[in-house]
Amino acid sequence: MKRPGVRITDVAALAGVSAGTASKALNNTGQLSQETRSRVRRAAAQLGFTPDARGRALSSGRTYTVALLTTDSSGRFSIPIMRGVEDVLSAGELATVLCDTRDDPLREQSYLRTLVARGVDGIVVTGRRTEPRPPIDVPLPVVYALAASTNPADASVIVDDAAGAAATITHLQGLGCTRIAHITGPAHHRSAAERAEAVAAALCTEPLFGDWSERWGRQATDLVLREHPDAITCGSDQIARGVCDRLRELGRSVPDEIAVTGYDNWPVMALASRPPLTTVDLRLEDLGRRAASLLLEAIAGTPHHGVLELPAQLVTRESTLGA
Amino acid sequence: MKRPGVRITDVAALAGVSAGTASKALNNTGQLSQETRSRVRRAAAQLGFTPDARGRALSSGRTYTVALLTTDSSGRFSIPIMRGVEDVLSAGELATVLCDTRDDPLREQSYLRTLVARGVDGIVVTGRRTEPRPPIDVPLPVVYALAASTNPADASVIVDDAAGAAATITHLQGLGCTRIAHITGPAHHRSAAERAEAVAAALCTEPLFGDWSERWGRQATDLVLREHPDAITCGSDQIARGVCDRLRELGRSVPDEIAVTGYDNWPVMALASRPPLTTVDLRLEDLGRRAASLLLEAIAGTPHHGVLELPAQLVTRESTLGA
DNA sequence: GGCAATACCGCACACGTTTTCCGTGATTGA
DNA sequence: TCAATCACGGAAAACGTGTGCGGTATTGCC
Repeated sequence: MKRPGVRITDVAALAGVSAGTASKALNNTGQLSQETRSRVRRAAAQLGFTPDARGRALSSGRTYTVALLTTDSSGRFSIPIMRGVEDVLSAGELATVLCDTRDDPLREQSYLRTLVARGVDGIVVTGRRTEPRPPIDVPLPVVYALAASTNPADASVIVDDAAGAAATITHLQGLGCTRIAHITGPAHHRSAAERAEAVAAALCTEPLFGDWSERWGRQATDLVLREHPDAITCGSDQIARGVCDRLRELGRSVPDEIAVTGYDNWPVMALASRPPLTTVDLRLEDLGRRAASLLLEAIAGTPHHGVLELPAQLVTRESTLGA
Repeated sequence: MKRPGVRITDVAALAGVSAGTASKALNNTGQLSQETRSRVRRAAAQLGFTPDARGRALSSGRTYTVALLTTDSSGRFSIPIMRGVEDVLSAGELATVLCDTRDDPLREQSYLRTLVARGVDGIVVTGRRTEPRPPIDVPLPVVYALAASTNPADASVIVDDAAGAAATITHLQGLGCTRIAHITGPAHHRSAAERAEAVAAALCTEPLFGDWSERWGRQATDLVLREHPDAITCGSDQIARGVCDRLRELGRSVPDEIAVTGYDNWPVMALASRPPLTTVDLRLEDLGRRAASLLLEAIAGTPHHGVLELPAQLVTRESTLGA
């Protein structure tokens, strides 16, 4: 794939037309005869012509690039989202650049400056946590994913955490469980609070708040066992894995004696757990796809407003269903 | 931060010079009086001027963008590498775009086309595995990270896996261990084979090949215990975690009876393990930094050739040291 | 005071594409 | 048959910046 720098003028010359005409033929614009269009197309294909993005960007204003601005340095959430975003955008011949702010406001500002200077067509903003975040101030289309903007006029796409948590409860109750405990992360984390609220609303039970670790899952297990539960729903897969480990150590069978559910469907946790976890998949790729679609529409001139809640999906495995 | 589209002509007008002169002043080129330079700089600062990357790219040929091409969809390896790359490049005002090929050759080709069309200044190629990979065919500076190019004339930066594995052995021997077993992943994985070879060279012992899972770690533990080892080195943190779990189930104390080491220093495994794992950190950020430096030099016109092996670092934790 | 050298800056073009405007030839309707 | 309309394609400007070359003013030197 040598790049002899074939320009649109070369294509035009081969097709026997002017550069402007060649451009119109390749972009389906202007009024040209069908015969001319296909002749130019053939010439372009023959020469292996790929339009230079620099010239195109300068001329058309559009740069066919969108940025994914994330604070999630681990990539745990931003990678699946990015994959969804790319799915939609690459179909439209757009490129995606990933900018990791590492939770540093200065770095974020710096990124925004260069993104605007580069003339990206739009930005998807996402984060590690689900708490609403202050909007970014750029004269560009923006869509917030996972963490909504605090400005309700902005477009945001988030996961319906309450429904996800409720789904685990419904699932467990359908299995005949009646005494269901809830162990989750810090109360001041929105994701923990929202899931716990949904659980409490269904069960009238008191959630146990802690942190997101396996260790906390193990500790909390000892606490909730006093209530003789027949199921434990957890705010994350890490906690659930800790719960399973502790229950096994105590000789309590999962799911026969006690069913366990996680949250997030993080493969390294949910699948490595013994037994594998019934959990809630956040559908992050869907989230990314939806965010990208909204962004495309905003770029096209019809922006959306408000937050859109996408459903999560219950994934059942052996921690509630037996082997 | 409104963007009233301040162009270099605006800066030039405010400073009372021509656009060309303003450009030279801001880029430290041409011959200008110090007074003029600072006057232009003041004007630029006052107007909040940021040069438009599109025009700059078209004019200078350079786009001040490099791409990180990865096959590692999980982000487990590519994210730390990207962080290191960004560290170096953002200092030079370069942007990094992440392209995830998802191990699909077609997608890789498609990415390469658009990258060349966009005129990126260079490419860092990385992967999920350490096996050498076929080089990409682009008329651009390229550096391979983690997985070397099969073409020795290309520039590659990789981790010295053999030395990393040897370091665990030295560490264990220093602790007085003499009967050391080795459990690792598939023999046809270069990372497993290379580490196993280093271990075998030091111990004259037979490694156990399997897969990278915790389950295999648990299974293999039962096998190696017949040899009454006083230490087990593992080819990955996941395997090591499985080993620890199994040993605890069997009532064997780690590290008092048997010391255990992992490999990779993957936080969710190495820290969540009971006890936390002594392991080998791949220094992926260093890898990224080094790759970026080499790329910058190649872009500047002095390309390097051959593979550069960077040392890994032993991280000691309780799985070998006691509490 | 005149000449040459030097420092300094402006002019104009280049980069590759898109896009607006306009001209030409053909077609249709009266 | 003439005029009005339409389809088609070309010429040139525009996007914003970088840069080579030449011109001017200033300085230095004799």
